[in-house]
Amino acid sequence: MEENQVRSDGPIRLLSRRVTISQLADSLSVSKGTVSKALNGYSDVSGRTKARVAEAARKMGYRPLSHAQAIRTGRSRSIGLVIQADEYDGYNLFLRDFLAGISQSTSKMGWTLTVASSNSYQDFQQVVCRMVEQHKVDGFILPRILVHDPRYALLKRMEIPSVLFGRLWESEDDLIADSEAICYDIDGELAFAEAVLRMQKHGHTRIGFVGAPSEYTYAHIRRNGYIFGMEKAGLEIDDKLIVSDIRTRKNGAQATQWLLETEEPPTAIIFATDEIAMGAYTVASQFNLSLGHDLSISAYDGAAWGRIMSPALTSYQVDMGKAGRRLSSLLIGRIEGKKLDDQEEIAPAKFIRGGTDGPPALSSYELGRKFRRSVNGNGSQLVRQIGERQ
Amino acid sequence: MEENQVRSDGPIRLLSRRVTISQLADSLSVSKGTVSKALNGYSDVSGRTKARVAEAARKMGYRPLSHAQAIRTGRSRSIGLVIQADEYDGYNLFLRDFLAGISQSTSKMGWTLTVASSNSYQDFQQVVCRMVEQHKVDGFILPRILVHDPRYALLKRMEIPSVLFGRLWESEDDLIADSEAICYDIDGELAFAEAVLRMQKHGHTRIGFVGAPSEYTYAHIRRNGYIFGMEKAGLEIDDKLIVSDIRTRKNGAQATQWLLETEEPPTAIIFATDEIAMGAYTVASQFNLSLGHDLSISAYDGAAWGRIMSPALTSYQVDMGKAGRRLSSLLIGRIEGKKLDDQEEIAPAKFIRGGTDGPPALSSYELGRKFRRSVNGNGSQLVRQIGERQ
DNA sequence: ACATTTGACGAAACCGTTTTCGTTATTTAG
DNA sequence: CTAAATAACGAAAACGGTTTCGTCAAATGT
Repeated sequence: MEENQVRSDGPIRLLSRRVTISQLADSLSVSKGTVSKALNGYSDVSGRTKARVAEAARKMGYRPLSHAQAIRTGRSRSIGLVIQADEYDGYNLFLRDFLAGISQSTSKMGWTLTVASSNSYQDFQQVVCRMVEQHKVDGFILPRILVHDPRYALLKRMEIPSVLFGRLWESEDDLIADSEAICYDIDGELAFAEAVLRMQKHGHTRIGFVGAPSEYTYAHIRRNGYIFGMEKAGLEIDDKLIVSDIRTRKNGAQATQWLLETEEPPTAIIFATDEIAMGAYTVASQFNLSLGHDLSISAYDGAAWGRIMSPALTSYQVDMGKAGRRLSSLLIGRIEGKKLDDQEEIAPAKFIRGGTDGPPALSSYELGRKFRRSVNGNGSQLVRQIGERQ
Repeated sequence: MEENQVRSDGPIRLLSRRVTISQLADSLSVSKGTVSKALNGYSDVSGRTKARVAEAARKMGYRPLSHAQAIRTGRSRSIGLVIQADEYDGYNLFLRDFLAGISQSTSKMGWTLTVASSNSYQDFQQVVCRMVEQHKVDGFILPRILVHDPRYALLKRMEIPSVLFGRLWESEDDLIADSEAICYDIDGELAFAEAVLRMQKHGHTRIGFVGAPSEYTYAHIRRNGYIFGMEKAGLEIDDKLIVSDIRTRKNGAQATQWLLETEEPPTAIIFATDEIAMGAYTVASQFNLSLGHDLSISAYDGAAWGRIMSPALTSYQVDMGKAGRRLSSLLIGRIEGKKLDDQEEIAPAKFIRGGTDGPPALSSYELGRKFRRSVNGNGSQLVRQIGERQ
């Protein structure tokens, strides 16, 4: 290989010197301008020369110094990710896989990933401005898209390329048709529709839904998936079976309890996220309900710790590594001005079979009775602490 | 302020142009060379001029373009973190806080954080070489230090600055006195000694320890802390109460079971990590032991999900944000050639009170009996699956 | 008082690229 | 056959800094 390598047994072995464009030009007896133009696909260099240059560059292991390019072109061949330290992030999901995916893909293309962090939107603005002003990055990956995402709005106004992990959303019913936005997302709609149908196949007819905070677009998408699934299953959509804006395990437990307290409680509940679904474990152990029998649940995210619960959480897993790879690839393409066939790329989630769903052991009526009995037996301690719905 | 800001209501507002060193020089009627020298503290520029330049630079908001500096100096004002995608990382602990800490600190100093990933040590080598060759970074932060860490060895041989999150370790008993290595670490030794003493205060006399994979230096450090604590508590150190090289929850459960199977089982067990300690929950629920009563446990890491277990896991929390901030600060100092008063910085862990430790409800003998009875009652299914020790 | 050092600065080279602008030789058009 | 267009390249000017020299005045030494 032409790559220069560091032998693991070498002594103090310094790096072999980079090869510069001048050296490459000299070795070919052409000017460095020609080499540069050849490598960058200018039209005023002959095909034969282009080939010679490309060949020699490969052979000598020439890699342009991105700093030198940046100073002239203003492009640093680097993409940015600013992680939001202020945002609630219960159990630090997936960040590592996501980063690994991004950096893997970027480095394969000879690009770099620079990460920054912000504590607020104000902070985000400052961070972005500084990075762009200093030409540290050429574009950004925006994770966890909000309904009216100020980050995307800002970048768009500043004409800085970006790609979204998630989709834009305007109203309850319409996806924004922002013709410029490039998105990658997981098909939450499909996953939640499937989850409903799976529950129906088990024999459930009362199926509840606990949704995520409505500031996130995915909350709406997943809710829509649930609705769509219910319609497809021919089941009645009962507002009393739907709770929204739940984020933590604790609130997930509240929501679960609310649903179980209703007149005709659901025998199956679908949670928008794994973390929320943890609340069902709390409630189940508190009131002696058997998950997967008395109450079936399924969730979404496929977090590792979902599988160490007992029973293991039935969920849908998203491949964060792939998401990272695709997003950086899309972003780099966008920056380099490539035309892409599709502005929006949707990948399916992977079903993770756990032990928390199954045929209902009890009817809705029986479940309600068992729950109420357990509440009374348990003392009303938990109930009081949780408070009234709405 | 002289910072230029983007008004959130502005229309298509482009960035105001950077101010260059030439503009700054012109405005002062000096040469750009002088400005550069003034800003970089050269001795051949007068104090008066230095002050004038500094003042004007502040006023005009001048920030040198790091790319332009890099091309001449070879320094990019960027630090690198390569995350190991191959490494087992059960539940994605802390990465976000760590990154936030690092980037916060680096950006405050006008530096940048570049992250890459590798799938193996070979890969690490390549990644490092490429980044250094291209002057993408000036140094690295190395997390999760191994006993004979090849990453540190490599960087040292290549004469690339690095700081370690963790300490070097040579043999069972000695810390390496590598006078060049700069470390930041949490005082695991202290935490584990404390944990032992805390158990003793509860009234425990048989206290077990389940250690982490011995490839990590922290495994040895924590084990030493346990040993030290036992000595200080005046308790007998019994090899049968010590298990090592445990990584996952599953193996943590095995280890717990081994300890409970011994002649004179421990009534308290101290686990090297939260994740391993999860195994005790498995065993406890499997064999109907009450954590915090029948069996007391405590662990280390302070993971968020430890607090959602019931009972909540007693643990020691490490402040990853601070670790990141200190490490990047140390690294940048090292790169800039600052003398530091200490090569090694050790911060204490913070005790997290949970519900898994308390006075022993049973004597060692009684616990052993209860456990064995439960095993038999449970059928030997789990026992068989777990297999023989060693 | 004169030679020599020192202090403080400017001019210009340099870092490794990209890009503009000539300049030729070769086609093409008329 | 000549004029104009084109193709293919080199020379050199950017880009925004840093660093090496050289220069000249002032300070110092004798």
